[in-house]
Amino acid sequence: MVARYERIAAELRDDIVTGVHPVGSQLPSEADLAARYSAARGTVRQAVALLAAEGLVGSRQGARRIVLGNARSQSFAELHSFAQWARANGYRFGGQVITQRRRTATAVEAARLASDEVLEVLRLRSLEGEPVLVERTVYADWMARAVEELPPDCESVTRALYDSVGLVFAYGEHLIDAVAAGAHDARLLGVRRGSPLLRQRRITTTYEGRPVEWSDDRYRAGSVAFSIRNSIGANPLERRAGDLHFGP
Amino acid sequence: MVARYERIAAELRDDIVTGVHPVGSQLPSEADLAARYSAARGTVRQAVALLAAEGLVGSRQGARRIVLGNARSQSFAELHSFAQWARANGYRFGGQVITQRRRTATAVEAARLASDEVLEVLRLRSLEGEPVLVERTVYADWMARAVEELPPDCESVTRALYDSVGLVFAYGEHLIDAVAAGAHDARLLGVRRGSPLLRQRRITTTYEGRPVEWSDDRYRAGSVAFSIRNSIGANPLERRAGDLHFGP
DNA sequence: CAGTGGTCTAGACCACGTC
DNA sequence: ACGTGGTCTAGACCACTGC
Repeated sequence: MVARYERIAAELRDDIVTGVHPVGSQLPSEADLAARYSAARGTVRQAVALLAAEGLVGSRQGARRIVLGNARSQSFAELHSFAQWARANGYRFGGQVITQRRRTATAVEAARLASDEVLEVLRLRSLEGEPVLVERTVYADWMARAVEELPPDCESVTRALYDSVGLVFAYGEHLIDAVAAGAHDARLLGVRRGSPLLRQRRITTTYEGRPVEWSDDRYRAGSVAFSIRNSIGANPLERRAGDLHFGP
Repeated sequence: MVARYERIAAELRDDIVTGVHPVGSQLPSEADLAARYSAARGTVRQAVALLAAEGLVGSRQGARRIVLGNARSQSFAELHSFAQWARANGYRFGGQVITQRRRTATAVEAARLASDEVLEVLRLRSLEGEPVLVERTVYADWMARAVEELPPDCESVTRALYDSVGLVFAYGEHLIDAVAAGAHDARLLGVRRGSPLLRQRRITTTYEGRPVEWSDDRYRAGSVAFSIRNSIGANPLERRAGDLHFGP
Protein backbone atom coordinates (compact mmCIF):
# COMPACT_ATOMS: atom_id res chain seq x y z
CA MET A 1 0.00 0.00 0.00
CA VAL A 2 1.60 3.22 -1.19
CA ALA A 3 0.37 6.38 0.51
CA ARG A 4 -1.53 8.93 -1.48
CA TYR A 5 0.94 11.69 -0.72
CA GLU A 6 3.81 9.51 -1.91
CA ARG A 7 2.12 8.95 -5.26
CA ILE A 8 1.47 12.68 -5.59
CA ALA A 9 5.10 13.39 -4.69
CA ALA A 10 6.24 10.84 -7.27
CA GLU A 11 4.17 12.51 -9.98
CA LEU A 12 5.48 15.95 -9.07
CA ARG A 13 9.04 14.64 -8.93
CA ASP A 14 8.54 13.17 -12.36
CA ASP A 15 7.20 16.48 -13.66
CA ILE A 16 10.29 18.22 -12.30
CA VAL A 17 12.76 15.70 -13.69
CA THR A 18 11.14 15.69 -17.14
CA GLY A 19 10.98 19.46 -17.33
CA VAL A 20 7.24 20.03 -17.00
CA HIS A 21 8.25 22.18 -14.02
CA PRO A 22 11.73 23.39 -15.02
CA VAL A 23 14.37 24.50 -12.53
CA GLY A 24 13.66 28.05 -11.42
CA SER A 25 9.95 27.91 -12.24
CA GLN A 26 7.07 28.15 -9.82
CA LEU A 27 5.16 25.10 -8.66
CA PRO A 28 1.36 25.31 -8.83
CA SER A 29 -0.25 26.50 -5.61
CA GLU A 30 -1.31 23.99 -2.98
CA ALA A 31 -4.94 24.72 -3.77
CA ASP A 32 -4.37 24.00 -7.48
CA LEU A 33 -2.57 20.77 -6.71
CA ALA A 34 -5.28 19.71 -4.27
CA ALA A 35 -7.90 20.24 -6.98
CA ARG A 36 -5.83 18.46 -9.64
CA TYR A 37 -5.30 15.38 -7.51
CA SER A 38 -8.70 15.54 -5.77
CA ALA A 39 -6.95 15.47 -2.41
CA ALA A 40 -7.10 17.58 0.72
CA ARG A 41 -4.62 20.39 1.05
CA GLY A 42 -2.91 18.62 3.94
CA THR A 43 -2.16 15.64 1.76
CA VAL A 44 -0.66 17.86 -0.92
CA ARG A 45 1.47 19.53 1.75
CA GLN A 46 2.82 16.15 2.82
CA ALA A 47 3.79 15.49 -0.78
CA VAL A 48 5.63 18.78 -1.34
CA ALA A 49 7.27 18.42 2.09
CA LEU A 50 8.89 15.26 0.72
CA LEU A 51 10.22 17.16 -2.27
CA ALA A 52 11.47 19.96 -0.05
CA ALA A 53 13.31 17.43 2.14
CA GLU A 54 14.96 16.10 -1.02
CA GLY A 55 16.09 19.61 -1.89
CA LEU A 56 14.04 19.68 -5.09
CA VAL A 57 11.86 22.65 -4.17
CA GLY A 58 12.16 25.63 -1.86
CA SER A 59 9.43 27.66 -0.21
CA ARG A 60 8.76 30.93 1.54
CA GLN A 61 5.57 31.87 3.31
CA GLY A 62 3.44 34.00 1.02
CA ALA A 63 5.13 33.12 -2.27
CA ARG A 64 4.82 30.19 -4.64
CA ARG A 65 7.19 27.28 -4.23
CA ILE A 66 10.15 27.29 -6.56
CA VAL A 67 11.88 24.37 -8.26
CA LEU A 68 15.51 24.25 -7.08
CA GLY A 69 16.93 21.15 -8.72
CA ASN A 70 16.08 18.00 -10.60
CA ALA A 71 18.31 15.25 -9.23
CA ARG A 72 17.14 12.97 -6.45
CA SER A 73 19.02 12.26 -3.31
CA GLN A 74 19.58 8.82 -1.97
CA SER A 75 18.66 6.65 0.91
CA PHE A 76 19.86 5.81 4.35
CA ALA A 77 20.89 2.37 3.19
CA GLU A 78 23.21 3.80 0.57
CA LEU A 79 25.03 5.88 3.11
CA HIS A 80 25.28 3.02 5.52
CA SER A 81 26.13 0.13 3.25
CA PHE A 82 28.95 0.19 0.74
CA ALA A 83 27.41 -2.74 -1.13
CA GLN A 84 23.94 -1.24 -1.40
CA TRP A 85 25.37 2.02 -2.61
CA ALA A 86 27.64 0.35 -5.18
CA ARG A 87 24.88 -1.90 -6.45
CA ALA A 88 22.39 0.95 -6.80
CA ASN A 89 24.93 2.82 -8.90
CA GLY A 90 25.82 -0.10 -11.11
CA TYR A 91 29.42 -0.56 -9.96
CA ARG A 92 31.24 -3.86 -9.81
CA PHE A 93 32.37 -4.34 -6.24
CA GLY A 94 33.77 -6.93 -3.86
CA GLY A 95 34.91 -7.46 -0.31
CA GLN A 96 37.19 -9.73 1.68
CA VAL A 97 37.70 -10.25 5.40
CA ILE A 98 41.39 -9.74 6.24
CA THR A 99 41.29 -10.47 9.96
CA GLN A 100 38.51 -11.27 12.40
CA ARG A 101 38.76 -11.89 16.13
CA ARG A 102 36.91 -11.62 19.39
CA ARG A 103 38.45 -9.59 22.15
CA THR A 104 37.48 -7.65 25.25
CA ALA A 105 36.16 -4.17 24.55
CA THR A 106 38.17 -1.06 25.31
CA ALA A 107 36.59 1.38 27.73
CA VAL A 108 35.40 3.59 24.87
CA GLU A 109 33.94 0.67 22.93
CA ALA A 110 32.23 -0.71 26.00
CA ALA A 111 30.53 2.63 26.52
CA ARG A 112 29.58 3.08 22.87
CA LEU A 113 28.33 -0.44 22.24
CA ALA A 114 27.10 -1.33 25.73
CA SER A 115 29.08 -4.54 25.42
CA ASP A 116 32.08 -6.04 27.28
CA GLU A 117 33.25 -8.39 24.55
CA VAL A 118 33.35 -7.34 20.89
CA LEU A 119 34.04 -8.85 17.48
CA GLU A 120 36.58 -6.89 15.48
CA VAL A 121 36.56 -7.35 11.71
CA LEU A 122 38.96 -5.84 9.18
CA ARG A 123 37.62 -5.88 5.62
CA LEU A 124 39.10 -4.69 2.36
CA ARG A 125 36.56 -3.62 -0.25
CA SER A 126 37.00 -2.96 -3.91
CA LEU A 127 35.25 -1.00 -6.62
CA GLU A 128 35.69 -1.90 -10.29
CA GLY A 129 38.50 -4.24 -9.29
CA GLU A 130 40.50 -1.59 -7.41
CA PRO A 131 40.87 -1.69 -3.61
CA VAL A 132 39.29 1.52 -2.33
CA LEU A 133 38.18 1.00 1.24
CA VAL A 134 39.58 -0.41 4.49
CA GLU A 135 36.78 -1.08 6.95
CA ARG A 136 37.46 -1.67 10.65
CA THR A 137 34.22 -2.66 12.30
CA VAL A 138 33.58 -3.55 15.92
CA TYR A 139 30.34 -5.43 16.61
CA ALA A 140 28.53 -5.73 19.93
CA ASP A 141 28.66 -9.20 21.49
CA TRP A 142 25.05 -10.07 20.76
CA MET A 143 25.81 -9.61 17.05
CA ALA A 144 29.10 -11.51 17.00
CA ARG A 145 27.82 -14.99 16.20
CA ALA A 146 25.72 -13.86 13.23
CA VAL A 147 28.68 -11.96 11.79
CA GLU A 148 31.07 -14.88 12.28
CA GLU A 149 28.76 -17.13 10.29
CA LEU A 150 29.00 -14.91 7.20
CA PRO A 151 31.30 -16.08 4.39
CA PRO A 152 34.62 -14.16 4.32
CA ASP A 153 33.87 -12.74 0.88
CA CYS A 154 30.32 -11.72 1.78
CA GLU A 155 29.34 -8.91 -0.58
CA SER A 156 26.76 -7.12 1.53
CA VAL A 157 26.98 -7.54 5.27
CA THR A 158 23.95 -5.34 5.86
CA ARG A 159 21.83 -7.44 3.55
CA ALA A 160 23.16 -10.73 4.89
CA LEU A 161 22.39 -9.79 8.50
CA TYR A 162 18.89 -8.78 7.51
CA ASP A 163 18.36 -12.14 5.80
CA SER A 164 19.89 -14.25 8.56
CA VAL A 165 18.72 -12.61 11.78
CA GLY A 166 16.28 -9.94 10.59
CA LEU A 167 18.54 -7.13 11.77
CA VAL A 168 17.58 -3.67 10.51
CA PHE A 169 19.95 -0.75 10.85
CA ALA A 170 17.70 2.19 11.61
CA TYR A 171 19.79 5.05 12.86
CA GLY A 172 23.36 6.21 12.35
CA GLU A 173 25.77 8.86 13.47
CA HIS A 174 28.65 9.61 11.15
CA LEU A 175 31.84 11.64 11.48
CA ILE A 176 33.69 12.45 8.27
CA ASP A 177 37.24 13.78 8.12
CA ALA A 178 40.63 13.23 6.47
CA VAL A 179 43.62 11.28 7.80
CA ALA A 180 47.00 10.14 6.55
CA ALA A 181 47.41 6.50 5.57
CA GLY A 182 49.36 4.36 8.01
CA ALA A 183 51.73 1.65 6.81
CA HIS A 184 49.14 -1.12 7.00
CA ASP A 185 46.32 0.80 5.31
CA ALA A 186 48.74 2.04 2.64
CA ARG A 187 49.80 -1.51 1.77
CA LEU A 188 46.21 -2.77 1.60
CA LEU A 189 45.06 0.11 -0.59
CA GLY A 190 48.15 0.26 -2.76
CA VAL A 191 49.01 3.88 -1.93
CA ARG A 192 52.02 5.52 -0.32
CA ARG A 193 52.24 5.88 3.43
CA GLY A 194 51.00 9.30 4.48
CA SER A 195 48.71 9.77 1.48
CA PRO A 196 45.30 11.26 2.20
CA LEU A 197 42.37 9.03 3.08
CA LEU A 198 38.73 10.02 3.55
CA ARG A 199 37.59 8.64 6.87
CA GLN A 200 33.99 7.87 7.87
CA ARG A 201 33.43 6.82 11.45
CA ARG A 202 29.95 5.71 12.32
CA ILE A 203 27.89 4.11 15.03
CA THR A 204 24.69 2.39 14.05
CA THR A 205 21.71 1.37 16.13
CA THR A 206 18.48 -0.56 15.77
CA TYR A 207 15.03 0.95 15.94
CA GLU A 208 15.09 0.57 19.68
CA GLY A 209 18.28 2.59 19.92
CA ARG A 210 20.40 -0.49 20.69
CA PRO A 211 23.98 -0.02 19.38
CA VAL A 212 25.00 -2.63 16.81
CA GLU A 213 28.38 -1.60 15.43
CA TRP A 214 31.09 1.00 15.52
CA SER A 215 33.07 1.30 12.33
CA ASP A 216 36.08 3.21 11.01
CA ASP A 217 36.06 3.23 7.19
CA ARG A 218 38.93 4.72 5.19
CA TYR A 219 38.62 5.45 1.49
CA ARG A 220 41.45 6.03 -0.91
CA ALA A 221 41.46 9.70 -1.93
CA GLY A 222 39.77 10.20 -5.27
CA SER A 223 37.66 7.06 -5.04
CA VAL A 224 34.61 8.32 -3.22
CA ALA A 225 33.10 11.60 -2.08
CA PHE A 226 30.15 12.34 0.15
CA SER A 227 27.46 14.57 -1.23
CA ILE A 228 24.96 16.67 0.68
CA ARG A 229 22.09 18.75 -0.57
CA ASN A 230 20.62 21.03 2.02
CA SER A 231 18.14 23.82 2.13
CA ILE A 232 17.62 26.53 4.70
CA GLY A 233 15.35 25.44 7.49
CA ALA A 234 16.38 21.87 8.07
CA ASN A 235 19.29 19.54 7.48
CA PRO A 236 21.23 17.01 9.47
CA LEU A 237 24.82 17.90 8.73
CA GLU A 238 27.08 19.87 10.97
CA ARG A 239 30.72 20.69 11.30
CA ARG A 240 32.74 19.72 14.33
CA ALA A 241 36.05 20.75 15.72
CA GLY A 242 38.55 17.94 15.71
CA ASP A 243 41.49 17.19 17.95
CA LEU A 244 43.32 20.47 17.44
CA HIS A 245 46.19 20.85 19.83
CA PHE A 246 46.21 24.38 21.11
CA GLY A 247 48.67 26.22 23.24
CA PRO A 248 52.37 25.64 23.85
CA MET B 1 5.65 34.56 16.85
CA VAL B 2 6.84 31.04 17.68
CA ALA B 3 4.61 28.25 16.47
CA ARG B 4 2.81 26.06 18.92
CA TYR B 5 4.40 22.87 17.65
CA GLU B 6 7.86 24.42 18.01
CA ARG B 7 7.23 25.22 21.65
CA ILE B 8 5.98 21.71 22.24
CA ALA B 9 9.03 20.30 20.45
CA ALA B 10 11.28 22.51 22.59
CA GLU B 11 9.68 21.22 25.78
CA LEU B 12 9.99 17.62 24.68
CA ARG B 13 13.60 18.19 23.60
CA ASP B 14 14.30 19.64 26.99
CA ASP B 15 12.71 16.64 28.68
CA ILE B 16 14.95 14.37 26.62
CA VAL B 17 18.14 16.31 27.29
CA THR B 18 17.48 16.56 31.03
CA GLY B 19 16.63 12.88 31.34
CA VAL B 20 12.89 13.07 31.99
CA HIS B 21 12.67 10.85 28.91
CA PRO B 22 16.00 8.95 29.00
CA VAL B 23 17.62 7.41 25.93
CA GLY B 24 15.96 4.08 25.16
CA SER B 25 12.70 4.92 26.91
CA GLN B 26 9.30 5.32 25.34
CA LEU B 27 7.80 8.70 24.62
CA PRO B 28 4.20 9.25 25.78
CA SER B 29 1.61 8.47 23.11
CA GLU B 30 0.44 11.21 20.77
CA ALA B 31 -2.94 11.20 22.49
CA ASP B 32 -1.31 11.70 25.90
CA LEU B 33 0.84 14.53 24.60
CA ALA B 34 -2.15 16.17 22.92
CA ALA B 35 -4.03 16.10 26.19
CA ARG B 36 -1.05 17.35 28.20
CA TYR B 37 -0.49 20.33 25.91
CA SER B 38 -4.18 20.88 25.09
CA ALA B 39 -3.38 20.68 21.39
CA ALA B 40 -4.73 18.71 18.48
CA ARG B 41 -3.02 15.47 17.59
CA GLY B 42 -1.78 16.94 14.31
CA THR B 43 0.06 19.67 16.15
CA VAL B 44 1.74 17.14 18.41
CA ARG B 45 2.73 15.14 15.35
CA GLN B 46 4.41 18.22 13.86
CA ALA B 47 6.38 18.58 17.08
CA VAL B 48 7.60 15.00 17.23
CA ALA B 49 8.36 15.10 13.49
CA LEU B 50 10.86 17.86 14.31
CA LEU B 51 12.52 15.67 16.92
CA ALA B 52 12.58 12.73 14.51
CA ALA B 53 14.26 14.90 11.86
CA GLU B 54 16.90 15.79 14.45
CA GLY B 55 17.47 12.11 15.11
CA LEU B 56 16.35 12.37 18.73
CA VAL B 57 13.47 9.91 18.48
CA GLY B 58 12.57 6.99 16.24
CA SER B 59 9.18 5.56 15.43
CA ARG B 60 7.45 2.50 14.02
CA GLN B 61 3.82 2.24 13.15
CA GLY B 62 1.92 0.58 15.96
CA ALA B 63 4.55 1.01 18.67
CA ARG B 64 5.43 3.87 20.97
CA ARG B 65 8.13 6.28 19.87
CA ILE B 66 11.56 5.63 21.36
CA VAL B 67 14.20 8.11 22.46
CA LEU B 68 17.36 7.55 20.39
CA GLY B 69 19.73 10.29 21.51
CA ASN B 70 20.01 13.51 23.41
CA ALA B 71 22.28 15.83 21.41
CA ARG B 72 20.90 18.33 18.96
CA SER B 73 22.01 18.81 15.41
CA GLN B 74 22.79 22.12 13.82
CA SER B 75 21.58 24.42 11.14
CA PHE B 76 22.07 25.12 7.49
CA ALA B 77 23.92 28.33 8.29
CA GLU B 78 26.48 26.48 10.34
CA LEU B 79 27.27 24.13 7.52
CA HIS B 80 27.49 26.94 5.04
CA SER B 81 29.33 29.58 6.98
CA PHE B 82 32.59 28.95 8.82
CA ALA B 83 32.07 32.08 10.91
CA GLN B 84 28.53 31.26 11.97
CA TRP B 85 29.55 27.76 12.90
CA ALA B 86 32.60 28.93 14.87
CA ARG B 87 30.66 31.62 16.68
CA ALA B 88 27.83 29.27 17.61
CA ASN B 89 30.38 26.93 19.16
CA GLY B 90 32.25 29.60 21.04
CA TYR B 91 35.52 29.39 19.13
CA ARG B 92 37.86 32.31 18.50
CA PHE B 93 38.23 32.64 14.74
CA GLY B 94 39.52 34.97 12.07
CA GLY B 95 39.90 35.36 8.34
CA GLN B 96 42.07 37.18 5.85
CA VAL B 97 41.83 37.67 2.10
CA ILE B 98 45.10 36.50 0.46
CA THR B 99 44.29 37.31 -3.16
CA GLN B 100 41.25 38.65 -4.95
CA ARG B 101 40.79 39.29 -8.66
CA ARG B 102 38.24 39.41 -11.43
CA ARG B 103 38.71 37.17 -14.41
CA THR B 104 36.74 35.51 -17.16
CA ALA B 105 34.98 32.33 -16.10
CA THR B 106 36.16 28.91 -17.22
CA ALA B 107 33.65 26.84 -19.17
CA VAL B 108 32.75 24.84 -16.05
CA GLU B 109 32.33 27.95 -13.91
CA ALA B 110 30.25 29.68 -16.56
CA ALA B 111 27.89 26.73 -16.61
CA ARG B 112 27.73 26.41 -12.83
CA LEU B 113 27.31 30.09 -12.03
CA ALA B 114 25.52 31.25 -15.18
CA SER B 115 28.08 34.03 -15.41
CA ASP B 116 30.83 34.96 -17.92
CA GLU B 117 32.98 37.01 -15.57
CA VAL B 118 33.71 35.91 -12.01
CA LEU B 119 35.39 37.20 -8.87
CA GLU B 120 37.91 34.77 -7.43
CA VAL B 121 38.82 35.15 -3.76
CA LEU B 122 41.39 33.18 -1.76
CA ARG B 123 40.89 33.40 1.99
CA LEU B 124 42.82 31.90 4.88
CA ARG B 125 40.77 31.27 8.01
CA SER B 126 41.88 30.47 11.50
CA LEU B 127 40.44 28.82 14.57
CA GLU B 128 41.83 29.55 18.03
CA GLY B 129 44.73 31.34 16.38
CA GLU B 130 45.75 28.40 14.16
CA PRO B 131 45.27 28.52 10.38
CA VAL B 132 42.90 25.67 9.55
CA LEU B 133 41.13 26.47 6.29
CA VAL B 134 42.02 27.64 2.79
CA GLU B 135 38.91 28.86 1.00
CA ARG B 136 38.87 29.39 -2.78
CA THR B 137 35.57 30.99 -3.71
CA VAL B 138 34.32 32.04 -7.11
CA TYR B 139 31.41 34.50 -7.10
CA ALA B 140 28.98 35.18 -9.95
CA ASP B 141 29.41 38.61 -11.58
CA TRP B 142 26.26 40.13 -10.08
CA MET B 143 27.75 39.45 -6.62
CA ALA B 144 31.25 40.73 -7.35
CA ARG B 145 30.85 44.37 -6.37
CA ALA B 146 29.29 43.60 -2.99
CA VAL B 147 32.09 41.15 -2.18
CA GLU B 148 34.83 43.58 -3.26
CA GLU B 149 33.47 46.18 -0.85
CA LEU B 150 33.98 43.89 2.14
CA PRO B 151 37.01 44.55 4.36
CA PRO B 152 39.86 42.06 3.75
CA ASP B 153 39.65 40.75 7.30
CA CYS B 154 35.86 40.40 7.22
CA GLU B 155 34.93 37.80 9.80
CA SER B 156 31.66 36.55 8.37
CA VAL B 157 31.11 36.98 4.66
CA THR B 158 27.68 35.40 4.80
CA ARG B 159 26.56 37.80 7.49
CA ALA B 160 28.14 40.82 5.80
CA LEU B 161 26.42 40.10 2.48
CA TYR B 162 23.10 39.75 4.26
CA ASP B 163 23.59 43.09 5.97
CA SER B 164 24.84 44.94 2.88
CA VAL B 165 22.69 43.61 0.04
CA GLY B 166 20.14 41.42 1.80
CA LEU B 167 21.52 38.26 0.22
CA VAL B 168 20.26 35.03 1.74
CA PHE B 169 21.89 31.72 0.95
CA ALA B 170 19.03 29.27 0.81
CA TYR B 171 20.20 26.09 -0.82
CA GLY B 172 23.52 24.29 -1.09
CA GLU B 173 25.09 21.26 -2.67
CA HIS B 174 28.24 19.95 -1.05
CA LEU B 175 30.83 17.39 -2.02
CA ILE B 176 33.18 16.18 0.70
CA ASP B 177 36.37 14.23 0.09
CA ALA B 178 40.08 14.11 0.92
CA VAL B 179 43.02 15.50 -1.09
CA ALA B 180 46.74 15.97 -0.64
CA ALA B 181 48.02 19.46 0.15
CA GLY B 182 49.73 21.26 -2.73
CA ALA B 183 52.77 23.44 -2.15
CA HIS B 184 50.75 26.64 -1.81
CA ASP B 185 48.08 25.23 0.52
CA ALA B 186 50.75 23.53 2.59
CA ARG B 187 52.60 26.80 3.14
CA LEU B 188 49.43 28.68 4.08
CA LEU B 189 48.29 26.03 6.53
CA GLY B 190 51.70 25.26 7.95
CA VAL B 191 51.69 21.57 7.05
CA ARG B 192 53.91 19.43 4.85
CA ARG B 193 53.23 19.11 1.14
CA GLY B 194 51.17 16.01 0.47
CA SER B 195 49.57 15.89 3.90
CA PRO B 196 45.87 15.08 4.01
CA LEU B 197 43.27 17.84 3.75
CA LEU B 198 39.51 17.54 4.14
CA ARG B 199 37.92 19.19 1.12
CA GLN B 200 34.39 20.60 0.94
CA ARG B 201 33.26 21.82 -2.47
CA ARG B 202 29.94 23.57 -2.57
CA ILE B 203 27.67 25.56 -4.79
CA THR B 204 25.13 27.81 -3.15
CA THR B 205 21.99 29.41 -4.54
CA THR B 206 19.36 31.91 -3.48
CA TYR B 207 15.72 31.09 -2.83
CA GLU B 208 15.02 31.51 -6.50
CA GLY B 209 17.64 28.93 -7.39
CA ARG B 210 20.06 31.56 -8.71
CA PRO B 211 23.68 30.44 -8.24
CA VAL B 212 25.74 32.76 -6.03
CA GLU B 213 29.09 31.09 -5.42
CA TRP B 214 31.18 28.03 -6.05
CA SER B 215 33.74 27.31 -3.38
CA ASP B 216 36.56 24.86 -2.72
CA ASP B 217 37.39 24.78 1.00
CA ARG B 218 40.30 22.74 2.36
CA TYR B 219 40.68 22.00 6.07
CA ARG B 220 43.83 20.88 7.78
CA ALA B 221 43.39 17.25 8.87
CA GLY B 222 42.42 17.01 12.51
CA SER B 223 40.95 20.48 12.68
CA VAL B 224 37.38 19.84 11.62
CA ALA B 225 35.08 16.91 10.92
CA PHE B 226 31.62 16.77 9.39
CA SER B 227 28.95 15.04 11.38
CA ILE B 228 25.74 13.47 10.13
CA ARG B 229 22.91 11.90 12.06
CA ASN B 230 20.50 10.01 9.93
CA SER B 231 17.57 7.72 10.44
CA ILE B 232 16.02 5.22 8.11
CA GLY B 233 13.42 6.83 5.91
CA ALA B 234 14.97 10.14 5.07
CA ASN B 235 18.30 11.89 4.89
CA PRO B 236 20.16 14.02 2.42
CA LEU B 237 23.59 12.48 2.32
CA GLU B 238 24.88 10.19 -0.35
CA ARG B 239 28.15 8.73 -1.46
CA ARG B 240 29.61 9.36 -4.89
CA ALA B 241 32.29 7.77 -6.97
CA GLY B 242 35.21 10.05 -7.55
CA ASP B 243 37.64 10.30 -10.42
CA LEU B 244 38.98 6.77 -10.26
CA HIS B 245 41.11 5.88 -13.23
CA PHE B 246 40.27 2.38 -14.31
CA GLY B 247 41.84 0.12 -16.87
CA PRO B 248 45.38 0.06 -18.26
C1' DC C 1 -8.21 -7.32 21.07
C1' DA C 2 -6.93 -2.65 22.52
C1' DG C 3 -3.53 0.83 21.80
C1' DT C 4 -0.53 3.31 18.75
C1' DG C 5 1.25 5.65 14.91
C1' DG C 6 0.27 6.61 9.70
C1' DT C 7 -2.85 8.69 6.60
C1' DC C 8 -6.53 11.64 5.06
C1' DT C 9 -10.32 15.01 5.16
C1' DA C 10 -12.61 19.66 5.65
C1' DG C 11 -12.43 23.69 7.33
C1' DA C 12 -10.45 27.84 9.83
C1' DC C 13 -7.32 31.77 10.81
C1' DC C 14 -2.93 34.06 10.36
C1' DA C 15 1.66 35.98 8.44
C1' DC C 16 3.84 37.14 4.55
C1' DG C 17 4.63 38.47 -0.65
C1' DT C 18 3.14 40.51 -4.49
C1' DC C 19 0.69 43.81 -6.84
C1' DA D 1 -6.49 43.67 -1.42
C1' DC D 2 -5.60 39.27 -2.65
C1' DG D 3 -3.28 34.99 -3.07
C1' DT D 4 0.02 32.01 -0.92
C1' DG D 5 2.06 29.12 2.31
C1' DG D 6 2.19 28.22 7.65
C1' DT D 7 -0.43 26.72 11.47
C1' DC D 8 -4.10 24.52 13.97
C1' DT D 9 -8.39 21.93 14.90
C1' DA D 10 -11.60 17.80 15.14
C1' DG D 11 -12.62 13.86 13.55
C1' DA D 12 -12.19 9.55 10.73
C1' DC D 13 -10.25 5.06 9.08
C1' DC D 14 -6.42 1.96 8.52
C1' DA D 15 -2.01 -0.87 9.44
C1' DC D 16 0.70 -2.49 12.68
C1' DT D 17 2.43 -3.85 17.58
C1' DG D 18 1.93 -6.10 21.59
C1' DC D 19 -0.57 -8.53 24.76
